[in-house]
Amino acid sequence: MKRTDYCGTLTKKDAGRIVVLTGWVHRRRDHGAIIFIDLRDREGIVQVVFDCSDTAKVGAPHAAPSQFQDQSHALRSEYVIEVCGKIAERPAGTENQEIQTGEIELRATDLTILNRALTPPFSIDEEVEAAESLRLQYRYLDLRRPSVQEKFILRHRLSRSVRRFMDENGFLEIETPFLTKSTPEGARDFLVPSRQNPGTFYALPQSPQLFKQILMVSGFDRYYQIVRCFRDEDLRADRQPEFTQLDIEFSFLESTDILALMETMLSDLFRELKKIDLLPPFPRLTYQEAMSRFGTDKPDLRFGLELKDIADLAAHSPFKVFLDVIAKGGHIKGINAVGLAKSSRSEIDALVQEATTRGAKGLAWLKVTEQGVESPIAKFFTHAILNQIRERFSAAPGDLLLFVADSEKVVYEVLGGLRLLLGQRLGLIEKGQFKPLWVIDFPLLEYDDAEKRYVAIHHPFTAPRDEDIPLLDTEPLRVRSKAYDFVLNGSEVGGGSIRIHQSGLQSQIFELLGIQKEEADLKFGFLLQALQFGAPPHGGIAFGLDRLAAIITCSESIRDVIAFPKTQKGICLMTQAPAQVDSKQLKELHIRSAYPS
RNA sequence: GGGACCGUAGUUCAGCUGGUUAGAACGCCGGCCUGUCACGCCGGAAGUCGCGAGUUCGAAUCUCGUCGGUCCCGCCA
Repeated sequence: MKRTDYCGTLTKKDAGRIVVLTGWVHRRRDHGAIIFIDLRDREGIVQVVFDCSDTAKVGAPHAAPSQFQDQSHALRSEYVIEVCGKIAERPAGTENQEIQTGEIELRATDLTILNRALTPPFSIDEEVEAAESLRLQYRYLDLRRPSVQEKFILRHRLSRSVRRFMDENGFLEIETPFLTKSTPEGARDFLVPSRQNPGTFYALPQSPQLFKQILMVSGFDRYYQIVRCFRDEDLRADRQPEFTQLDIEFSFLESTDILALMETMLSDLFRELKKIDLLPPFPRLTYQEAMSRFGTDKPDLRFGLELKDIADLAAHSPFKVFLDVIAKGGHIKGINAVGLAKSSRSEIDALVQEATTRGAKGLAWLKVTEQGVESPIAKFFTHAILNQIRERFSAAPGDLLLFVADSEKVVYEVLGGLRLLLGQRLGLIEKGQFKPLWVIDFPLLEYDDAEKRYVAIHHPFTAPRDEDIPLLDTEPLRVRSKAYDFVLNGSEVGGGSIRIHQSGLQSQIFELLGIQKEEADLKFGFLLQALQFGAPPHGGIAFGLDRLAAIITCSESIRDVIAFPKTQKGICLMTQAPAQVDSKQLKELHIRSAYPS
């Protein structure tokens, strides 16, 4: 016998058919002479009825009635079974509206137990109740849960749609090596010792960055790949040591072209997968604007609470804290915590605490009430100025204004963080909402105080904007790049840039980054050389597919859309990787562990 | 490297101002039950209170350390 149908696909139309189903025992309801089993497979659940008196009449082909009864009685959760029987409409009044197949049931005439199962450590149920560590240890059981499978099915459809879109737009899927070379800059590499070349190491790619640029030099014109990337850094809810990128590179296009093409792809995806219209063009914010309005380069546009500058108003007060900051060229900005004027002193203290842990020296507050304002700093301001402050925040009675005066960096960090916190706390984030945007015109470089040198904000192959190239020699920090980030619901989901395709400019950037010519030649001489052999103007983008899948499936963590994720310590709770290896293996690799064992 | 939270039957949790034999629900095991669908009813088993040390006459409860999990900062071009 062979399976004829998936459980979840059966409907009234199948009534009368003799079918063979296979699956897992989801739940059993044993009434003695009649036993109900909910049988589950990937497509859903169907009720199977073992009516033992009925079987006695019909006569089971392979099992004597008593054996049939014994067998069905012995069924337990998660047993794997094969049942044969006739699909029938349920008796009037016993239909179950809750499930897809609730109008019919399988009247079993034959049962084979394909495998028994231990009692699972947690129930294979819709509601998440087991601790995540237990779910990860028994990931195969967790992955049986319909709500979990749904996420992976959606992720599959996401990849499939992406592949179709890329294909339709002339992109070629080309694989690049996993065993490659460690390059300076960027994240810590995972290293792989070479057995054949003692003392040398491959590195797992942080991204196929250099290879995809080389493929452009090769003339493939449009490349893409859904590819695993590896970064040996600490984990977060949205960061795993291995993750999947949709990696894209193209020749002879400007950034506006790729942004438009990607908008089409993304809006197609959301229409297909979520039946949601994300209409292009998406908002485009310059880095400067994103920072000054939201205090971050990845703003969550699902709610307002924008930052407002009050330095001009603060300048009219004798409040020394504000005046000092202004004198030092710092910023004074605020945010309207809508409706929080009713906050108690301790609730406000908690906000102050939040601000100071983010680096602020203090947090000034001002309650707007029916009577006027209430604030420790109100005495420093005239009525007229207070009114202007209220107007600037469109503050109504009942609102609480919060101010930070500090360096630009601190002000953005603190208020950007508070804005997110308040957005969540005030319930301003509506579920099922998707707010995409592009952030453009990133600075090319920033200064690393610790290393005392410039570092690339995006990566060292990012092209500066043409009109800013002269500033490379005079004011490098003012140079803007041709980089762009795709941000969705406050999460950095994609990023890319137009690359440098002239070796001269590339060398100049390396020099600025403090990478010596010898080092550059050693580490990525192959790229510099390739750029001299007719490299076309090119650029690209990469999307974090796990992050995109997590957002689309409304998941808290990318672990929910990765079949076998690792814990925050980088451990796989199912396999217990990483683990010690045989000393013989180490010897072959010319490796000795410095870790005391 | 740092901060915060969590760890008690198989599971989810209660118990925590120190004091009889550590409880509940679900699950599990046995029995009864012909229309249930989170079936119901009766009965039963089930615990190194993460681990170690300390304080105490006495620790699940207090203290310190440690292990594990989660969130965050640093880190992640």
